[in-house]
Amino acid sequence: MSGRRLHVQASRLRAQLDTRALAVLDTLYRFRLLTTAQVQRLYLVSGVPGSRIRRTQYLMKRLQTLALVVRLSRVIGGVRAGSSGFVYGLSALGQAVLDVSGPAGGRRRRVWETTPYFQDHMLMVAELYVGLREAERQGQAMLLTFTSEPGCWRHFTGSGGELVVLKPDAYVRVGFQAVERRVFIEVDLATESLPTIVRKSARYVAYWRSGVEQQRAGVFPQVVWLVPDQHRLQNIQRALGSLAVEASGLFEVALIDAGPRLLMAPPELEEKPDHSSSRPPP
DNA sequence: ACTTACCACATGGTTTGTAA
DNA sequence: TTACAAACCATGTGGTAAGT
Repeated sequence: MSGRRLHVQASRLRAQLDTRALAVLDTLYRFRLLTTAQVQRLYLVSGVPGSRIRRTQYLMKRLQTLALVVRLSRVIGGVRAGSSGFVYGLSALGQAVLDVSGPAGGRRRRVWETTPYFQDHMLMVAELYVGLREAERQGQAMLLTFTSEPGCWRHFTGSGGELVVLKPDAYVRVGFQAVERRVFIEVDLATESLPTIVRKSARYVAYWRSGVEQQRAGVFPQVVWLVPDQHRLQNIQRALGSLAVEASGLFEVALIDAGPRLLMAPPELEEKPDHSSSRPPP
């Protein structure tokens, strides 16, 4: 399909979508993949409980019929019992619809033909976002920013003068009454080796030492590793122990299920050593 | 066009039953 | 006791129908 034609079709489609449908597409753009259940938890929270999911299915089916989303694999007979729902990604047309109103930005993304691991990882990042939105709905904290890849990437110059790219899974700002928490998120599914974890973490330390983020944003975010189970949590904590002592306070490791609760809870004010404003000696 | 209710279907893990 | 099979269960989805 040629660009011009696509654009015309996208404009026409956009006109007949309501704000909720557009929001779904936009969120799909940000996270690349979403499950039906996640869409429901984000955008169909009112009404009779039993019918919410049904309405979500109706909505997603409509978007699929319009070729705005693509439906990926479905695992039936899931982990314990029952099925997992469908997983949706944005189609090229869906992306074009977002482009209509301006810079949806980056290059086209392809969500299908991806490995199960990447799918799981993307869905976990999305899951964290959904969890944070739900926590926000009930709690006092506000989710000010949730930037996923690649928007949350950071570029800086390493000690050898080389260009380094830091690739967190997400950058999160949570607002409380007077204070604000900023966090880089690393979602870990226990698929990477501990040396890889350490290497990634060292890159955060290098970025911290560069002072770029502090200059840009005033503070350096905490780096939170979210892991699937207790065993992995201990392993990563131990691995992080090998990093420079003064950098250890940068990191926190937590269970991924506890992620939203942790991030939306007001920070205790006494706190550990403050890395945010101070630059370490060269 | 959208919402809601109801029921059947698909399917793998879990449990229970049975034979070796 | 072990090994395998049948029955059961959980869960999201789809169709349909009726209501708004």
